[in-house]
Parts: sequence; structure tokens; C-alpha cells
Amino acid sequence: MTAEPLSAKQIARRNQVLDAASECFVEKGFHRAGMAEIADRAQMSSGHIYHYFKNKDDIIEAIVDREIQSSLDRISELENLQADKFADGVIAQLETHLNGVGSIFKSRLNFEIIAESERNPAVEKRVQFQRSAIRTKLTNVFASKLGLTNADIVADACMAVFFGTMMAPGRSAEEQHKASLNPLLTAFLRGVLAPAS
Amino acid sequence: MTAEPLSAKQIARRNQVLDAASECFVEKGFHRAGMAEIADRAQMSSGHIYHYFKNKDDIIEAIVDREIQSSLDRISELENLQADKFADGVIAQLETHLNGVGSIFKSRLNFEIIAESERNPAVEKRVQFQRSAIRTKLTNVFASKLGLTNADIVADACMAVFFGTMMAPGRSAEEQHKASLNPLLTAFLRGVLAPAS
Amino acid sequence: MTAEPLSAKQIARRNQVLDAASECFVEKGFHRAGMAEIADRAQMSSGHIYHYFKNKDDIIEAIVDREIQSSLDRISELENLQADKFADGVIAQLETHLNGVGSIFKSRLNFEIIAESERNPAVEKRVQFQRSAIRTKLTNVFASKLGLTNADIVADACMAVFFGTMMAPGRSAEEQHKASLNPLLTAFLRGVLAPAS
Amino acid sequence: MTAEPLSAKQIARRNQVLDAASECFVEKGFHRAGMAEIADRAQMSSGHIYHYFKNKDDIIEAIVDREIQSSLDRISELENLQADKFADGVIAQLETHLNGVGSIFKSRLNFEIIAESERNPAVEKRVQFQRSAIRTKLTNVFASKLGLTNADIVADACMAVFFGTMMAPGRSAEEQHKASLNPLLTAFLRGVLAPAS
DNA sequence: GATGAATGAGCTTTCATTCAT
DNA sequence: CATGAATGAAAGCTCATTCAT
Repeated sequence: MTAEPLSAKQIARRNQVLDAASECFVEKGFHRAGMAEIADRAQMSSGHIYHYFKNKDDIIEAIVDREIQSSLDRISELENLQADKFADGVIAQLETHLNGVGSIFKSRLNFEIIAESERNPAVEKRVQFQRSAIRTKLTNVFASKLGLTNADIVADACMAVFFGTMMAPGRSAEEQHKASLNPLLTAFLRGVLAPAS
Repeated sequence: MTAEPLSAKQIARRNQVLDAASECFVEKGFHRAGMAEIADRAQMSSGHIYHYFKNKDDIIEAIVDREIQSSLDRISELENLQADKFADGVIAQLETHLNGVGSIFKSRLNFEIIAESERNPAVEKRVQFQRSAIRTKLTNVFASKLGLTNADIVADACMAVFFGTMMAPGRSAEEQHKASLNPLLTAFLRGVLAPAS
Repeated sequence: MTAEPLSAKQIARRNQVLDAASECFVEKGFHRAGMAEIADRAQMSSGHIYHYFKNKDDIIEAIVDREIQSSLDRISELENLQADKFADGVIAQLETHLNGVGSIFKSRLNFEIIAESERNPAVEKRVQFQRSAIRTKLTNVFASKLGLTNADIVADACMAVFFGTMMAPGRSAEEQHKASLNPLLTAFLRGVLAPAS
Repeated sequence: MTAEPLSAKQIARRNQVLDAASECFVEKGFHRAGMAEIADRAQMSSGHIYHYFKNKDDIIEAIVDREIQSSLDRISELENLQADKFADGVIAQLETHLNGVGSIFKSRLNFEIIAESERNPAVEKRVQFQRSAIRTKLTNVFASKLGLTNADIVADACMAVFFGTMMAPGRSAEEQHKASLNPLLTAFLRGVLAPAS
């Protein structure tokens, strides 16, 4: 009953499955992707997947965990920014995301995860956790770096701008490519993310 | 080859199916909901659904069309606002949406639709259309009502705030209930939506 | 309970259905053709077909009857030939059939009917009837026109050559087109169909 | 992309399916036979059939291939006959076939296959192949065994007699049983199949 | 650890037929 | 006579999951 620690090889094997699943989920969505194809791409028999994961939902949850961790990592990068270049850094990251550089896979699962979270409690729990973790991180960074007293409110506003920017312009490849952050929102972010004194 | 006009009864029957499908899709998502259950709830044999819709995707597309139409209708309500109360009206609508009053069903399909649009070209086309229709409507309203010269940029910013607000706070019923629009974003909207002179 | 005689209009309506069914059966075969499409092509509601035919099998049987009647009519044309040109007439008809002139529809149902006859007793009965009717007709013609004493045996041989010629060369359009009756079989027919004295 | 060689067990399992399908097809025809019954008779779950065959058409094609191979094998037996008993051997085989000895199943699919070939290109290709393979085999045998210079024309004539004999007498069990080859055709075959010098 | 054969319920869809109008 | 709405069983096929090896 004690949780066995996983060996390096086991972890590698698990990740093989998760990488394959990630690809499949991106291409077909959670519920159109089949275990057989995941197994194929993971170079593993379909039966063997069940040594590493209890079932398909278990894989989905692990994928969601990975995505969330990666999003939190990106947030943490903000901690390395200098106070007077803080707003610039946030805006730069937003634009990077907008142009899909380096994070295509991740962002294409974003909506799949949110949609799933509306019917799948295990996923919903994780999404809630992500939201509050991001809020906490941002609040802490804003308070410590910028000395803001209303850091939590600024964090909320930034999250809304961040998510809204991701969603609003539509998803076509061309639009995506030439997208840049809206000037009014840029100004807004510069305003609320200015160091306190 | 000419599209036969549908009789009132046929339209009613079609809507019976769409209403049933909407419920099922909200509860289970597009791909977990089965035709059998849709038929059950529409009080119709499963075979008979195919007199009204070519296949399941056809139903999904019709549902998406309904959702889009309803979102455009809500946007159109803004045209009835007085210029000096414009920002207030927008904010009020946002908060209404935040609290889920009267539109729970609709908004719960929102993410399902966006996720679907990433793998289903027919849905993608519709989502693209919705985006540009909203942008156009907002731009026109802002220009004519408020006399803004940068109405299109304001429209973009508002859409981002609108969508972001919908997404950011998380989806739990309780949070949903007590949610109110972030004060910084409220101020932002009041700023950009002030009449021109 | 008495068999009502059919009015001219009723007969026309029935034939409308049979013509439509014939087309569908040729294109898709008996069991892939659907009642809905037959109704469409007959310009009649699918339900109304059941005023003229008990069910789909009833239509198949009527089609088979028509095909058989048409084949017997063609046989009867032989009765008009002069004795000394008899073999030529038979050979000419065979070549006409080989080249598919005027009888594409019919011949394309030929094998469908034979295949059906192997599992459907009602069709089998009709095919048996056709076989013996053809045999009788040929025997009578051969006896009376040519004065053959072994007319029945000649009839059997001719039927085999006739059917075999239809089947053997394969069904490709091109081959069909340039096909002509095998010279050895031509000679054979001339031999057995020569007037008796 | 390389075709994995099948293990002995896999081949056996595949044949289990083909044997079951053959029975079903003989009894009901290709399009009335259901996958469920094929699975039942193959003592296999219906889902598992799809590990061995892509779909039902794939099974039909495999069945057609088996039938064709078996017909070509029978033709090849002619190569073992002595030149002076050649015609006798051919006639004997024809009569064997006529009486349905040992080949009921095979011949009862014959017409089903030909009918199918008229709407199913994959089957048509195979039937065309069979026709030309038979023609080639017969031509070669006739030329080498009997020294015929018009071997190809003789081959065509024989094929017509062969197929025609199969078809003409009708299919009833009783008739089938007492059928014997028509004396005129017997004489014809003896004539054209006599050794050259 | 690893395979892939095997299951069987479930899926979407088709279709001959019936029946109220 | 004529319609087409309606049924429901059955079709072909997919799929997550199990298990003997």
C-alpha cells in the first residue's frame, strides 16, 4: 500500500506514454484519440500502458498535470525580471505566446483541458488549483518585486488580460502569426505593473 | 437543389432535437454524448433524428450556429444603450454573465465549442465568423454611439477583457456566484468607452 | 378477396416503380438499393409504394418477371426467321447481346437475378420457369422450322453456348465492345442449326 | 510499411473467419450476411474480426481470392492428363462440376461473385484476373499438350462451354444431380481438343 | 516487464415498413 | 390516392480494458 518510488526507467517509460498521448490529444482531442494509437506512438503495446496508468482518464489527468506545471514554470520566469523592466517582460511573454513560438502544443490543449474540466471533476480540481496557484504566484511577485499594495487585484486583472488575449483573436494560423498585443491593453499593463514608488 | 422551406412543425421538431442535444452536450460534451440519449430526450426514435440532420456533426454545427446567434444577439443589445451610460451597460452585462444568470447553458458550451474548433474545420469556420462579426458590431457601435476614432482597437481590447473575464476566475459554482468584475478592468473599460468629446 | 383488375393508371404507376427499381438495382444490386431512393426516382412517396407492392421482395419478384418476359420475347423473335437463315439469325442475336446494344440494363441484372435465385425460393422458381420456357420455345422452333428430330438436345446445347458466351469474356467495357462470337462456336451453331434435309 | 509475415496461429485464425464467412455468404449472400453471425460461427467476438480484416469488404475480397485460387488449381489439374485422353479428362471434370460433387460451396458463390463484380471494382479486378489467368492456362496447356496452333481460340470456346454448362441447366438440387453433359457439346469438345497430328 | 489476442458493450447510421393525416 | 413522419431493429465498426502467455 505504500507508494513505491518510481525508477528512472519507469519514469522514462511513463513519459513516453505521456508524450505520445499529448500528440494524439492535440490532434484529435481527448475523446477522439484512441489508446491503440497512443500505444503505437509510445512504441509500446496497448496492454502495457495499463502498467503505468490505471486507465485513459488517468493519462488525461497526468497530461493536465504536466500542462499545468509547464504554465506555472513560465509564470515563475517572471521572478527573474528586474523591477523597472517588469511590464516589458510580461508584455514580451504575452506576445511570444500570441505568436505561438515554442508553445504550440501546450496552447492547443488549453481549451481541450478547460472544456474537459466542465464535465470531469478530477480535471476541474486541477484547473482550479492552477488558477489559484497562478494568482498566488503573481500576487507574490507583484508585491515583492514591485511593492504593490493591491497586488492581488492587479494579479486578477493581469490574468484576465492574459487569458483574454489568448482567446480573442481567433485561431487561424495567419492571424496568429501577425498578432501583436493590443496597444490599449499594453498601456493598461504598463500602468498597473509600474513599480510602486 | 432548391432548399425546401421547412414547415412550422418541422422547425419545432428540429428544435426539439437541438434542445435535447444542447442538454446532452452540456452534460457530457460533444463526443461523450450519444445519439441514443439525444433521441430519448427529444422524445423521438434515434432513427428519426436523421430525417432532420444529416449526422451528428450536422447537429453539432447547428448547435454552434445557435450559440453564435445568441451571442451576437446579446452584443446587439448594446446598441440600445445611451452614450453616457454606455460603459455602465457593458460592465453590467459582463457581471451578469459572470454570475451565470440566465445563460448557464450557453456559456457552458463555450469552451466545448472552442476546443472543437481546433480539430473540426466546419466549427472553426463558424468560430472565426463569430469573432469577426463581434469585432465588426462592437466597432460600429463604438464609432457611432461614442464617436471613437480608434473604435476597432477599443473593440479588440474589450473583446479580450470580455473573454478573459469569462475564463479567468475558474468555473466553480461558488466562485462563479460571488464573482464581480475586477475594479482595475472596470476602470479600464470606463476609460476606453467614454464618449469622444 | 377477388383479384381486382388494375386500371391503366394503376399499371402505369406500378411501372413507374419498377422502372425506378430497375435503375437502382442495376446500380447497387438488390440488397444495397434502398426503398427511399426507389421512391425518389419513381417520384412517389416511399409509403405509397406499399399500395402497389407488398414489400421489397415483391418488387424484386416483379422485376425478375419483367426481365424474364423480355428474354422470352427475344427468343420468340427467332420464330420469324427463315429456315435457311436460321443459324445466321441466332448468331446475329448473340453478337448483338455480346456488344451490349440495347440491352445493357437487362444483362446487368442477369447475374444479380441468378445470384438471388440461389437464396430466394420465389426467385428460384421464376428462374427455373424461365429456363424451361426457353428450352421449350427453342425446342419447338427448332423442330418446326428446321425439322430437327433431336431438337431438345440442340436446344440444350444452344442455351449453354448462349449463356456461356454471355459470361465468359469478362465484363470490362472495352472487351465487351470489341467482342465477337468465337469462330469455333459459330461453326458449331451453324452445324447443329442446319435445316434437317 | 513492410507487410508483417503472419504467424501460423494468425493464419489459422484468419481462415477461421474466412470459413465462417464463406458459409454465411453461401447461405445468405454477401449483403444479407451479417458480421455478427460470421463472428459467431468463427467462434470469435465480432470486434476481434477487425484485427484480421479491415472491414467486411476486405473479407469479401479475401473470399473471392480463395475461390479464384481454387478454380485455378482445378484448371491446373488438366496439365497432368495424357494427350490422347485429354478431351475425356476435360469432360469428366465438367460432369463432376455439374453434379456438384465436392464443390457445392464453391460453385454456389460463383454467381454471387460475378454479381458483386458488377458494382464492386475490387471484386471486378479479381474476376477479370481470373478470366485471363484461366484463358492463359488453357491456351498454354492446349498448345503444349495437344500441339494446337489455334490454342487461344479453342481456349475461349472451351471457357464458354464450361461456364454455359454451369449456368444453363438451372440450379435445383434434383436437376443438378442427374445432369450430364450435353452430347452435342461433348462431341464438340472431343473435336476441338483432339491432338494435332 | 511486456505482448497483443480477445472481449463485448457501445457507437453512429441505415433501412424496410407502418400509419395518422 | 398520396404523403412523409415515425419507428426500432439491425447493420458495420470502434474502443477501453483485461488477461494468458
